[in-house]
Amino acid sequence: MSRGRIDKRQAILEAAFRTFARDGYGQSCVREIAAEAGVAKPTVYNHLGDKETLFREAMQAAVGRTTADALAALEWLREPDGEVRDALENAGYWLLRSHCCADFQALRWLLHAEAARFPDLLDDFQRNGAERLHEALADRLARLALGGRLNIGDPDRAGEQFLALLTGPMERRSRLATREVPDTELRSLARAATDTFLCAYAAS
Amino acid sequence: MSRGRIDKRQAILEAAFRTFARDGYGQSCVREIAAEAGVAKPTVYNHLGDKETLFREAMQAAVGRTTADALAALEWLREPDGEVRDALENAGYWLLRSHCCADFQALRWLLHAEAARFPDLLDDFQRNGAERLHEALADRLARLALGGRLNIGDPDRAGEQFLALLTGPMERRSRLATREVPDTELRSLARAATDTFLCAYAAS
DNA sequence: ATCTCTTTGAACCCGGCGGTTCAGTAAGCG
DNA sequence: CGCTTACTGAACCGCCGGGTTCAAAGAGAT
Repeated sequence: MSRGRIDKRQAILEAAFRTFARDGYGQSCVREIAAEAGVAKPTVYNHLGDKETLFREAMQAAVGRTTADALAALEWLREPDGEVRDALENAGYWLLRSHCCADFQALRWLLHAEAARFPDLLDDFQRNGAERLHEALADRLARLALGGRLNIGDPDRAGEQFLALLTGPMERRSRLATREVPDTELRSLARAATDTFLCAYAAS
Repeated sequence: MSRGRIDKRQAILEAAFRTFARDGYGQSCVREIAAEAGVAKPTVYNHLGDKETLFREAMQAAVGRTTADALAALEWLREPDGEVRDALENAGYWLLRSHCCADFQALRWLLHAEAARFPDLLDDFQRNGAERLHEALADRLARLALGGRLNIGDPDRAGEQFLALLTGPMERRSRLATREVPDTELRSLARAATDTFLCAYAAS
């Protein structure tokens, strides 16, 4: 307990992310974050010291949380027993779900909005989030191609296009995270993306 | 000239968009906008009355400017004489260029960042920008399908996927508008998107 | 030249927020 | 019981930015 009780710190970070996600960085005042955490304002400064580092800490925690979800969706592509089509569709569906959840949407929004003020956070997200997902997806697709279940020349490009076919139409439906996309729509989006993807990359 | 000289108003709006695009809404102070426009601060308030309406006016002008560019790219799909592949690739390339230009990137960034404070602006952009592009693209594709040059069941879905295949990979390359994407890369992105699109929708 | 309307610059008010200080309190611990 | 450490609440400072006011200075038209 070098710097106060550890649970208070945790509560502050969670409250901070909630508040930032709701109001944005500029519109969130530390008073409110402290209130949301059920804590006095000096306690916040005692633990985190600064509004900037408070933001950084809260965001980095969120990056770790959300990337795990996205990577987990790729497990559907690990040595599927049945049809490749089903595996792709399921993976696509869960990828869409992970991209739809409130935390992920808020994270993307904040990173994008504050990219000028916090370029390092954006870098961190690209490297430890987006790029790791692309790599893992390319790996899975390469395995499937090697096993003769897909016909892929460039796994990186194929993965990129699969993600694009999934998330592009979804962002149109969600209207930049303004609208909640119902589950049945997510399913049909995953199906449409899989259909087109397989037209291009099905095993010959 | 009900409210002062008309050219001053124009200069103020242009300076406003430049400043907002550079620093964001919250970080732009009216002092700076006035200075950028070569005008005194009360003049700004005399013409636009408010920082909010200043923002609204500047943004709506930008929406009109940029959507025209995107729609112009679709002219490549109007009754192509040569190969459909070439028409698609050219249209894709120019669509990417229009999505890459500084104004469009800034517009998207500002809309996304301030969506909570200005939901009406986002609505306007969706209706008069994004949706009109989707409709026009679907129309072009339907024509090509009717002429037997493509094999498309649902033109709306096909257009959506074409745009996704274009912009998805590009946004990865541009790292949320942080990096300038070179022209040759845009070309190869358009080619890759066209290839995959044609695998799914080439005339049988 | 005169009248009117716009513009200017500078000062000013006001509210909000980041960050600090401080006296007091609760809690764990010997 | 006393010591230490964490926490609280409230007041406080300084700064900045939106918006206004006002007297003085152009600039156009007749």
